[in-house]
Order: sequence, then structure tokens, then C-alpha cells
Amino acid sequence: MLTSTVENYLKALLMLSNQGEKRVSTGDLAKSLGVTPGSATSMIKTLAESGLANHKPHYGVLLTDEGRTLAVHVVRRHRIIELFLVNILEMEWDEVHVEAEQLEHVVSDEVIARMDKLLGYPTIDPHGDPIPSADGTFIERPVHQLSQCEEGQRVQVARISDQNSSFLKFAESHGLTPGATIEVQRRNEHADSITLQSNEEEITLGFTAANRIEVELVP
Amino acid sequence: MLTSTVENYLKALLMLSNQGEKRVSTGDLAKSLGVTPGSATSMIKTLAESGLANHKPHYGVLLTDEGRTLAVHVVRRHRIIELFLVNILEMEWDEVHVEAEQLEHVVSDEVIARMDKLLGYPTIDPHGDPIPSADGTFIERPVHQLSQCEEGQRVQVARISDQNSSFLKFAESHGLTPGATIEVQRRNEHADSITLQSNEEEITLGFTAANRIEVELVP
DNA sequence: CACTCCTTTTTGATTAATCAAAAATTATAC
DNA sequence: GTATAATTTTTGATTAATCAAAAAGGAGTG
Repeated sequence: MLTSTVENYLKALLMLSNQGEKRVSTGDLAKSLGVTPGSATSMIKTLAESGLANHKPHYGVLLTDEGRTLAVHVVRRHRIIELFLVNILEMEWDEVHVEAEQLEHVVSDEVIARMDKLLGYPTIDPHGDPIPSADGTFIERPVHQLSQCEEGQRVQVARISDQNSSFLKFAESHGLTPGATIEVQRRNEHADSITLQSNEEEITLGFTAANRIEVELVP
Repeated sequence: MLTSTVENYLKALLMLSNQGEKRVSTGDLAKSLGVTPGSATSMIKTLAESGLANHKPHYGVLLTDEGRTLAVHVVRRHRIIELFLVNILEMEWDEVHVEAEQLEHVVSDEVIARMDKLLGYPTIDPHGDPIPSADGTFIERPVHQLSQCEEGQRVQVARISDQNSSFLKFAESHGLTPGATIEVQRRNEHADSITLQSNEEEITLGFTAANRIEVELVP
């Protein structure tokens, strides 16, 4: 059995490598997990010895197929749990990430299967993130960043790629939740901002915030 | 925050001390947790240093009020989770103990409160064990052991005090679940057995097995 | 090609939890 | 009232994960 720590490293590697495309640097991995680079190096070695990652010293690390499969399953558990907490236990969407972070390491496959069934075999979690299927298939929907949208473009919120509780609360309070339709009113490159019509109100976001909101174009 | 290990020691101490009545020996504690006596001694010292237990070297250990309160909360979490797994996720009653053993250490108070509400503020878990209330009240119902019942006595199963999966499966297959009414047909002290009428069938149990079934008398 | 800068790896220590085996203590027996 | 048995505690080692700080490696600049 894998420790929670190992699972967290695998998950971070999956995310940082963009589903396993590019090598991840020790520094980025350490930063994303909030540990020192030395800690990351030593765990990378452990993963490499267990056949879960491929390490080229000084040139970064990448998950093996086995490591990627395990990581995808952790993500699946995480997202099913998040949706379960929101839909069945009626928790707020900004508090479930932290909770799922703990539960994902201890919940059995049996429980995940039951939750999956009870939820009706969902494919998207409360933040719009895709839920990998039980066989390990993990498809990312092609989406656009709100920050890149043209003026006058009508779009549908697809995903919030920031799990920070206060950002999620803010987004929700302005109707920026998955499925919501909004329209880009103005862009201002100099002011580094984008203005939207959402929920009968107008709201202006900096590009950094708008970067965290992914959308689908509405024709 | 307490580690899972500490929580397990607290829980074991609560059980072995009979809700905090008598001192627990290092050996009994070690046996109940499946560790060596030396490990138990060193954890007992840690608990004593943290003010969670009172240790009289060579004469056993007992929870302090603070330790007992924490232990009761772990038990509460465990039992709410068990009931949740059976009632909401429709799991089998023989598999939920192991699952709850893991979940009890990571689930937040918020989640427990939501489960509690969804379940309708229950007071008894799937095996008939009482669920301590949120304020720490923990009442044991006065029950009898099936092994002590007289011939001809009609009783209602109150509780199965053995979480072993195969024993639970066996009990269930013979209708010996909390709430079921059965009648003691015969006792045979020499054969060390008791014969019951349950579920349209007659079944004979050794006293050891009958010991694990607690009942309420039906007038 | 050498020098500096930044990143990565190594080294040595620490903490929590464990075990095996030795030492100490209490209880029991004669 | 000492010897023996049983239990408990101590000691020394191990494993996983971490950190701080030292050492090593790679890349870019002149």
C-alpha cells in the first residue's frame, strides 16, 4: 500500500507534468507540495526505486505508466469525493477540496464505487474538473481561458482552476460557477482587466483572476 | 492535531477500561492493538506527557478526562460513519467496520455533523452499539448476554460485540441482527451450548459465540 | 575556458512509531 | 524469605518523512 505522502507526490507530478507530457523539475515539485527541494529529491529517488517515476538527475522527473495510473486513481477518488460532499452531504463548494484531500487517501475502492453509483456515474466535479473513469481514462475538455476572450464573446463557465476557498466564494457570489453563461463586455490590456456581464451585474477581473476561469465558447 | 496512532490508543484504552472504570495493563493494551508491549509502554508515556492518560508504572494506565473525551469523539465518528456506510451507501454490515477504522481519523467535524443530520440524529449503529452524542455523552444500554439466558426466555437481539466480518456474516445469515426477536429453546452446560429459535429455524451456538450476542429481555 | 549564479543533490539531524532483546520490577510459590 | 515466573520497562535499531545547510552540477556570460 502507498502512503498518503507518496500519493500526494504522484498527484503533484501528474498535474505539473500536464498529464505526463513534460519532465517536472525538483524545485517546482517541492514548491507545489510545500516541502524543501531536498525532501523532494529524496522522495523522487524513492519513487524511481519503486518504478513509479523516471528520474534523470538534474534534468527532472516523469511518472512511469504505473505511476501515472496510480496518480489518476487518486485524482478520481478526490473528485468523486468532492462531488459527493457537495451533492449528497450538501457542503459548500469552497470547503470540499480540503476535505477530499484527506479522504482520498483512505477511502476504499468499494466506497468510491458506491459513491459513483449514487451520483449517477458523473464525469465532472463541482469545480468543472473532469473525473477520470475507473479504467484510468482521463480526458481533458478543450477549453479556453476567460482572460483570452474577445470583446462581445458569449461564453459558458467550464471550470475554476483555483481551489482556494476565498476565491471560490468570490466566484460563486458573482455567478461564476460551471454552467453559467456570461458575456465579455470590454478588455483593457493597459489596465490588465476584463469586464463581464454576469448574473444581471457587471464585474471587472484582472487577467490573473480571469486566468483561473476556463470557459467554453457559445456561438 | 492527534495522529491516527494516538487516536487508536485512546480508543483502545476507552474500550479496555470499560468506559474509564478500571486501569488497563500494558500487555492488554498491546495485545488489543497488535503491537509489542514495548511499543505500548512508549506510547503510554507519550500520552501521559500530553495529559491524555495517567500512568502508574507497572500498575496500568487510565485515560484522563481530556483523553476520555477525545476517545469518545473518535468512537462517535466511527459509529456515525458505519451507519452512514450502511444506510446511505448501502454497504454490507460486515465490511463497514474496517472502512470506518480508516475514515474516523480524517473526517472533519463538519462532515460528521452533515452525516448525523442526514441520518436523522441516530443513537445506535448497525451493530447495535450506542453512538455517543456530540457533547460527549456516552450511555451504554443495560443489556444481557445471550449466553446467560434461561430456557424459554424470549429476547431481542440488541448488539453484536464482535466486528469480525465472517462472524457478522454468519450472524446475519441466521437472523441474528439487532432488533430480531428470538427464543432460547435449550441450554446444555455440558455441551457448552445454547439452542435458539430464530427466523423459522433452530440454531445451536457455543457459549463463546453466544457471549458475543447481547440481548434485551422480552416479557 | 573560467567564473558566477541558480538549481539540485547530498549529508547529518530530528520526529513518530515500531520491533527485538535485555534489564528491571512485581507477583507467586514453596 | 528467597527463588522463579510473568509482566513491564528500557535500550538500541529501523523506517518514513522531513529540514537546514553544505557540496556538487549545469548554464550562460564574457
